[in-house]
Amino acid sequence: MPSWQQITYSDQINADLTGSVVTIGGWVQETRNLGGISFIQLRDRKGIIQVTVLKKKDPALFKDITAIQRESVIVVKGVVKESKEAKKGFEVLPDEFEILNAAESPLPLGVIDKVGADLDTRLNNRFMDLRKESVRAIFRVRAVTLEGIREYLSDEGFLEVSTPKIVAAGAEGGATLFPIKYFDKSAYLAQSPQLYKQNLMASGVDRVFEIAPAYRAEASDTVRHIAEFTSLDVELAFIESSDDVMNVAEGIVHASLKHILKKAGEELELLGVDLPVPEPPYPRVTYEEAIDMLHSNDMSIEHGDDLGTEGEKLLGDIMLRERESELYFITQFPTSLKRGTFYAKRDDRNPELTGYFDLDYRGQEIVSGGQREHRYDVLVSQMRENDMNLQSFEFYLKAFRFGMPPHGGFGFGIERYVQKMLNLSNIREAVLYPRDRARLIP
RNA sequence: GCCCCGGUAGUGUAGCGGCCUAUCAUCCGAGCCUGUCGAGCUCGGGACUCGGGUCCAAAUCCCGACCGGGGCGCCA
Repeated sequence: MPSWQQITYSDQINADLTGSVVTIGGWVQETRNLGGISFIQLRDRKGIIQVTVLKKKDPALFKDITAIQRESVIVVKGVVKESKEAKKGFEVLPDEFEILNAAESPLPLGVIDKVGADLDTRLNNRFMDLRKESVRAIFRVRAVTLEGIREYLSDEGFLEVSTPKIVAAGAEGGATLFPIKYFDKSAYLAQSPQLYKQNLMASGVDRVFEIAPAYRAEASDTVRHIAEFTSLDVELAFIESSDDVMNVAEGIVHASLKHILKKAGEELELLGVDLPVPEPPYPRVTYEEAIDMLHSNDMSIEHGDDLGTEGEKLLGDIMLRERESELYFITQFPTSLKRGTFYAKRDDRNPELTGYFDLDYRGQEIVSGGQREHRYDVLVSQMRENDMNLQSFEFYLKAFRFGMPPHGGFGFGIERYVQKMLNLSNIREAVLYPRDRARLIP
């Protein structure tokens, strides 16, 4: 058998290769044995190529090759032949083949079976699930999304950084932390790079972003929560208001959607997704306006209430119907709802309001952020409001005493973004190996 | 953390006190078939999550455990 370098991908087989000998390799997706002739659909990374075997040509080879269990990995050496019956227009007539790794039977999950499989079954057998083109397409879209985001932020002068995922203290109240043993100390998995990216604002690197896992030990068992997710965190300094922060969030979404359309058109088609790319600026409704809109749509909600999941979803419907927008900001969240977010800057003229915003995509929050409080004294007093132990945040606070510019930023949930973009019913579809309250394997 | 719902062949399901020796599809095996591509035809194979209980009788009702699904709260 030839070396791997000589293996031809299914999509490289064309008229130029007609009559020549090629070696193809992949997974036996299906064998159709008609008695005297048999068709094997061999799947590789690029697609399917048909291997056609004639019994009378080589009875022994016919017997052996048609007996291969589906999903086994084989290499086949044979002659390319044009064929109007084959789907690709070409097929390979084998001279020899080798089973590199036979698949057991039954399969834990059918790759092309005409019956569905529960997400749980699929995730338990993710490697097999990923043999489906449509499942792999999700992760290609995800990769292209990140590529678009990196390209945009890099062009905008943001430096990609990495901050520790093993930390001594948590950033945000509310979200729970995973405790871990760290040599002879106790530590946590980082729920957010918040404190570090703010710290970096005092470093002279005034625009940073990070794409990294974030860990939340929330007992949230929903289709949009996982314990380990990919967070895009952005922070920028010398801003005048939260508007400057929103502009970046908006720019990321717009640029990445355009990038996906350009680079992942086939994947979108395969997934049956028609992806609109709304032009900025995206509508910005204040929290107060949002409450009024919900109120006039017969939802019982009062000013000061959290929008809640119901309110978020309903607002998504309203925004689509009335403003034809699936992406929109909810701005100026009241301080009462952001009190735990001790680092949020409040309006100096009206301390009951913050500049904090959410960016919602089809009724779901995917981004949350705003301008931070950069004045040491104010920050300390807001931390005291939250009964925080200032000593344990000294590394964070210190930076605010030695030249901290005004700044702001946000956290952007990558999987939620991909989920909404592709209309995936569960966020776990957008994670190769999801971690949630119950799932630790695989 | 709270509230609902569910666990039947490898996979996905029907059945929800006796007609169950459990349905259908897919899948697997044997056979026929030289152009299949949701191949077709014949024959065969394979399952009631576990532990208690109720009852003459339990896949079916009750309790518990384990596993899963959905929603809320919270959040990205």
